[in-house]
Amino acid sequence: MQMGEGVEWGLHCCVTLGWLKDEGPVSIRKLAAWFDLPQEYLKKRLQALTKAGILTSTPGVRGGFALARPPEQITMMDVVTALEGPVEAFRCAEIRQRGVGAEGGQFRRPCGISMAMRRAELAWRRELAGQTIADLMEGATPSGERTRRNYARMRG
Amino acid sequence: MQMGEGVEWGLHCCVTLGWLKDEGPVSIRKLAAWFDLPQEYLKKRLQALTKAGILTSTPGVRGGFALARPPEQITMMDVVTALEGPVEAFRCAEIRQRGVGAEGGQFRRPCGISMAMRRAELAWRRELAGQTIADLMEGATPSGERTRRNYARMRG
DNA sequence: GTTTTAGTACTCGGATATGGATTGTCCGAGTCCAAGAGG
DNA sequence: CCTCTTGGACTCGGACAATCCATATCCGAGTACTAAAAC
Repeated sequence: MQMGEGVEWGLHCCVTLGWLKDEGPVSIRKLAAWFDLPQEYLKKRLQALTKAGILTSTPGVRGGFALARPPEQITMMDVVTALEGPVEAFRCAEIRQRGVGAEGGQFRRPCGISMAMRRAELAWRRELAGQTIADLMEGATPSGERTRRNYARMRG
Repeated sequence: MQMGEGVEWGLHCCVTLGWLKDEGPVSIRKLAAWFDLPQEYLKKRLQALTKAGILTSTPGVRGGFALARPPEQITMMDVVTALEGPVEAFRCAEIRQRGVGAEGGQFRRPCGISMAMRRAELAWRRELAGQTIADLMEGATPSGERTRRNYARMRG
């Protein structure tokens, strides 16, 4: 059970785009150079965020990606769901209803294992849904100042 | 981010073994038939539980698997950790410290994204650590009665 | 000087390979039981 | 009848393939700017 690394990339990109929201769209080339990431694959992940309505993409020579909503309205849960899919980590296959063990009538209550897993995952989701990109921007050091300064130095 | 199906198998097997703890070791063949699972691969997963000290395995013709501890002392977290590895779902690669964005001094505070992820995962783990195999046995219907009855009918 | 227009360089978007982890399969070492021979 | 021996069948354990998904890569469609040419 491991999360794709694209999640870390996406979150960092969202925070950075939050700081650079007045600079217009940021091209994938600059974002990749910003974090020293594989440009093509990062693009693919940001496309997923665009499809989910978290980012907007503008084509053309001055194009790039930008936040589609104010940072306060983007939760970490949104980003994770967009990048990892809406599938729950634990998928209950109801194996208890198969084989010899299931003989002798159906099961009435829902599977306790599934319920416990769901509870745990809900707690996880609740935590992530409580943190917005704006929260991440606030807690970060150094602040957006340096980000904007470094970005202004980027040429090409 | 998806959990291996072995987790569901392992948990159900632990619950069943809890009910059958007076019947002696249960062979992998019976367990596989019980849930209609691929025998060989289930064995491989239960071996992981054995290595983690959750199950005991006895070789020989009357051998099989059994719980190594009372069900009250085995948490769902134990089983998940044994089967999925101790690795956290979110692995922070500290990409903020690489590339152009990192120029101009080091970062003082730990990464806020990593901290938030860790908090969420902690909440998840806490939920799972609070549920034991005994809890699962208690909440299940039908109870261990039918399990023992069906198991007694198993021959070969 | 102003306007038009063709060119060009850069962007995102989706279709296409690759690698490593999860899943599945196989054979060998060990153990216990059962049956048979001997006392 | 009891004991010892020998054989066999069944168990777990770990090494060996196959399949699937995350990762990485590539080429095509579209846009805006540039610059030159015509007016």
